[in-house]
This record gives sequence, structure tokens and C-alpha cells, in this order.
Amino acid sequence: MERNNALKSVTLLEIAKALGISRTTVSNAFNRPDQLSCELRDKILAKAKEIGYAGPNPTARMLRTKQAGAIGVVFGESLPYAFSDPVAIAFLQGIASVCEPAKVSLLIIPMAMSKTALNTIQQAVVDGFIVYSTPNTDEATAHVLARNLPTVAVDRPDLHNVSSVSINDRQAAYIAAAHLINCNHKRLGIIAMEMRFDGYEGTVNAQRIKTATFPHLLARLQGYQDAIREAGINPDVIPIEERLNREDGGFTAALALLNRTPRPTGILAMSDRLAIGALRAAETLGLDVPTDLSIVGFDDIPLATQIRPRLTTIRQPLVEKGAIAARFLLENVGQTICQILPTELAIRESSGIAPKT
Amino acid sequence: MERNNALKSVTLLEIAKALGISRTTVSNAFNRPDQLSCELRDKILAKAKEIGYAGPNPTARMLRTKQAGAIGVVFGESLPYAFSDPVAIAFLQGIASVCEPAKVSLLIIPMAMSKTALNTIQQAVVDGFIVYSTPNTDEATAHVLARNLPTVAVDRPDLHNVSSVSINDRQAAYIAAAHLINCNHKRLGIIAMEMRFDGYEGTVNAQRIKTATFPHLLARLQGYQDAIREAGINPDVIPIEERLNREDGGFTAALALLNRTPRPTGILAMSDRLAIGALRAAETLGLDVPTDLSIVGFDDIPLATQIRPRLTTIRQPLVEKGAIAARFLLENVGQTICQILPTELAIRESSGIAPKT
DNA sequence: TTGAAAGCGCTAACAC
DNA sequence: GTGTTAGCGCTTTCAA
Repeated sequence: MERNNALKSVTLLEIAKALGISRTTVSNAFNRPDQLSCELRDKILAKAKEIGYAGPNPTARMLRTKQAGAIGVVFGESLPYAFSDPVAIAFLQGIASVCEPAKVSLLIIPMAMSKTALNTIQQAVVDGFIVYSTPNTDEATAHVLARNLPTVAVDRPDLHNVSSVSINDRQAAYIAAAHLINCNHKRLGIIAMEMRFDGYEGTVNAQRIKTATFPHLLARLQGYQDAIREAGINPDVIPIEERLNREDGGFTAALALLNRTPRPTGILAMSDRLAIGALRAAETLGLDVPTDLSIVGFDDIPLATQIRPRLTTIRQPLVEKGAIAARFLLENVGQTICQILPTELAIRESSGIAPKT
Repeated sequence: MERNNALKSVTLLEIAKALGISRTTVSNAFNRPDQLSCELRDKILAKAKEIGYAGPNPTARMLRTKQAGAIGVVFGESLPYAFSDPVAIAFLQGIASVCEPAKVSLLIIPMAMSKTALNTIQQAVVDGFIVYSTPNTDEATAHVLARNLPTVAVDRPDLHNVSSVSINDRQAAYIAAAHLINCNHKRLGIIAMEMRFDGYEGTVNAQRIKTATFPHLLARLQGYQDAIREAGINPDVIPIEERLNREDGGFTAALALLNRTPRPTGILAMSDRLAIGALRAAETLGLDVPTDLSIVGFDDIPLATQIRPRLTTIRQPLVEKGAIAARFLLENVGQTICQILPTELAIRESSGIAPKT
């Protein structure tokens, strides 16, 4: 887009001149109706309409007032992905529920993880930032912090001196795994989502785990392994398949796991999207869920209860997470607050007692 | 949020002074690396980091360059609703897919349909607007147009001199209804979504239709009725239930329709969300779909193929709609282009031959 | 009630 | 390669 406004821009001054009054008065007509007579105000507004003046230039106004009326949202993933991820969407919905009544706009900032794109952060016209699920190595977070604006990080409790809202991923994952183990499952498989932003898809080994950059995902894995270890099983024996967080990723990962001998009877998926893909894989292989195979997801997205069988999963308050992040930003400026939201195991139809064999 | 940056703001000038050089040079260090020696640039950048200067103030910069690097997205509905609507989300995803590579941010503007909130539009710091599915009476559109910035309207082909991208809602709806009629359905029911922004839920009469303010939804209704009339049925006899566009709306609307005598054998829903609610209603009443009841949706959201039975629906290119709107804005400034995207009937498992009775 | 003046922080010509 | 100058369009004291 040619970013220049094609039309010669109309300014306060022109209206003032046309009416033989000062800029101040025109400015007041728009911003402080009580500072001038009604008739004059009406005259000014009429003139403005006539000339095609849409009100004070927002940029110039902002330069003076230092208020953007918007908060920036930075995602650790590409935008098209974020907009296809029910988890991110629910989060945005929570932010929106707080911003709308506060009349604050949302600036969704693209980065695509490319260095050249980082200046979108430097140039964002906002009053604060919400940083969502970024890797702990990335420069995006650094750039955001460099702006010295109020900032809230989500799923990043590891940042110092930054407000954050998160869940206890490790504990939640532990509970998911413990559930399967309590149902007598011994042969488990894990489906992980991208733990490092490099597009890798395949089996996860110790090396891969060491280089994980999404702290909350690493925590989930550790939680699974905590429970497995506690059950007297060597975690290193449990296969892990990593995929992009999409249904087809869950599908292929589940196929890979289920084609092993002996076949796993329980699958732990790090997201509901992956779990739903795994459900499809079971369907394809003619396995009944939960009779032959139990599947546990993570997140509790709306779809988890809309599909059949309904998905057993870890519920985290997705919408609330966004709402709280937004409230921290709008209401608690200056303070550094870290909140851990509760999670809960939602037992539904996709998990059950392990088969006898 | 206290919108004032708490920290005393650091400016170009301070760095210039500290180094005994001019502002221009410092500015160049950030914006035109080729305009000064490497050593000097490094020195400036180092000093900036030392003082805690995060780069040129975006607002001031914008005031000069007249480029916001962002486009505004205005929804005809409340933001939390938009972020819960798969149709709106897919649309946003399309926009994002174009904006991300172009490094353009997305400013999501809240309005909540309240007059006092309209100034969020006047104050939006953007290079252009995408107006999505707004009612034809609303002032939001007027405010957007008053900004005199490049604008693309979606689902609003009725606006003059404004680029737009839409579908032929009337024809698409006609095809949906004709499908049921061809399957020998005579007793039909229609589930409409909010055709006017007033929260009404209930039976739709002629008066209500007359006062509809969402042109594309009115067109869908007319399309249904075209096909019904053509089949020799008086459209006025076909019951219409209007609900908010949510699954539970479709649920209660379907119950209302199915409790009539004689019971309809075919339901036309104006959205997939409503259709999915209707599916649940059939389930509740013990009706088999499609043996006892056929249901046709509209939109073809991802969920339509993830539930069982898969939903027969009108497919419209949701993501592409957003992508095209964004491209119009970014690439075709100055021109007024109107594009009508193709739709298609996707026949799946929720529709079939009408029962004999 | 209204107006004059100052300046928000920056960039773009142009001159050196 | 670097500095000088002149605003971008607005709001805000403060004075009239």
C-alpha cells in the first residue's frame, strides 16, 4: 500500500482559518466541548464536515498526549498459525473481553521470527505489550522489554521483573500422566509439540530435549516423565514423537507410536489439537477409544467436548488467561505480578482402563 | 493503565548531545546505516543501549513519515464474539497471512456498537481499514469512511466507491435450499442469525425482515425463499427462528422448529454454528440425521468436517476472503475493486432424502 | 470564552 | 559523512 494519504490532509489550522478563529478553539471543539459555546462548537463541527475533516490527526495527538489507546500482542509463532490455534484464539478472546469495555485496541504484531521483522516491535504504537508463548531464546521478547513499556508475559514465568500469568505446566502434565497410570496403562507414548522453533518433526531424543526453547512445553514433558518415573518405569523407554501442533501432526505422530511393538495403550498429547489428530489415527487403525487406546490431551479447547468421544484433557482457563494478562496491563501498571492459574483434569470418554493383554 | 511512560523518555537529542554530534546523525544510525561510518554507528548504538534508548519514538517518527505500518480491522460485532466465531477467525487468518510477510500489524478496533466508542476509529493509527460485516445502518462504517484512508469492505457490496470482497449470499442460499427441495423435502424450517443488532431472539415475521440491517444475512434469507417459492411453496408458511449465532442458539431454534406440527424434515441454517446446534437438538430429540432430519449449514468452517455427521453446507472461501481484502488494501490503493468470491455446495452426511411420511 | 506561543520527538532537504 | 533548518499536526499552559 502506498502509505501516504493520497488526499491533501486537512488540519485543525485550516478550519480555524476558514472560520477566522484559532487552532486552540477548534481543538477544544473536538476534545473539550465544555470549553466553548455550543453555537461555536456546532459551527466548527459543521465546517469540519464540510471540508472533510475527520477529527484531529491521531498521530499528532498521540505525540502530545503520549497515549496510544492500544496494547501490542506479540506471539511466539507466526500469525496465520496463531489464528488457526484454538488456544491462541481463546487467549485473544480473553484479552478482547477486557479491552473492549476499556476502549483499548489490540495491535497484533507480526514477526514471523525473522530478525528483519523485529522492528515491527520497535515501531508499534502501543501503551504496553502482552507477550504470548515466546521461546526463551528469542529476541522478540528482548525487543519488547527494550521498549520499557508495561509488559505482561504469558507462559513465561521465567522472566525476571516482568509480570506474568501462567499455569503449572509440569504439575498439570504430571496429573495427566498419573491418570493413565492409575488406569493401569504401562505402555505409554507421548506426542510433543514443537519444543523449539525449527520445524523439526520426528522422534525426540535426549539431545532434542536439552535444546528445547519453549519452557512451558519442556515443563509438560518433565511432568509426564515425573509420573512415569514414579510409577517405576524408566522414562527413557517411553517413545516421544514431536510434530507441529496441528491435527495432522497428531495423526502422524500417533501412527508412528501405534505402529511400535508392543503397541502403546495410552497416549499423552501436549495439546488437544494433537490429541484430536491421534483420535483420528486410532479411527483409521480401527482401534476403539478408550477400549483399545486411551488418549489424554492438554488445554481443553472448545472442540474437546464437541467431538466424539469427548476428549479427556487438562483444562486450563484459556480465556481467563487472556483476560488476566490484559487486566494486569491496564490496571496494575508499575507492579510486577506473577499469577499461576489453576488447572484441572477433565476426565471424559477418550480415556479408560487399559486393555488386559 | 497509566498510559504515560513512567520512565523519563530518552530522545535522539540526548544521545546526540552525549556524543557531541547532531540528531540527524543519530537518526541515520537507526534508519540509514549507509549514511554514516560503521564505527560512528556502532558508537551511537552502544551509547543508545547504555542510556536505555530503544530506538526512535514510533509516534514521532510516524508523524513525519505518515506511515503507520498497521491496518485497522473493524468488526460489526463485539470483539469477544468475533474471537469466538470461527468465520471471523478464519477471516483474520487470511488477513494475517498477507500482513505478516508485508510486516504490517493488525489493529483490532473495539467498538461494542456504542457511540462513545466510535472515537477508537477516529484515533486509530493505521494506514487503512478493513470493515468486516457491519450493519448497513451503523456509524462505524461512516466513521471509517470519514477517515479518508484506503478502505476495503467485506460482505458489504452495497457501499459505493469502496472496494469490497463478498460472496453472492442470495445465490448461495438459493442453492442450499434447492438441495433440500431436490431431496424431496417439503416441510422446511429456517434458522436465521441476528439480522439486526438488537439482541432479539425468537420467531421472525415480515416486519422483522423489513428491518434487517445486515444486508448479507437478508440476502441469505431471500435466497432460501427464492428456492422455496420456485418449488411452489408459499415462503410465508416456512417458519423462521432467529437466534444469536452460537451453538446454543441453533439448539433452541431447532427445538422450536422441530416441536411444530407437522415437524419439518429439513432445516436451513444461516451458519454452521447454528447448524451444529441444530444437530445437537436432533440428537437430544432422538432424531437421526439425515434419516429423520436433514440440516444444511452455511460457511464451511473447519468444525463442519470434524463433527459427525459431517455437515452439508455452503462453502465460502473464508481465509481467502481475508487474504484478498488485505491484498486490496496493501497492493491496490486508489483503485476501487469489488470482487465476488465463488461458493459451492458441499454435500456431506447431514442431509439426505426426505423421510416418506 | 478565546488566542498566542511553545514544543512533543522525529525525519528530510539541503548545505557543508 | 555530518550538521542545520524546518516543520509534521496537535495539545497545553498561560495570558487576554
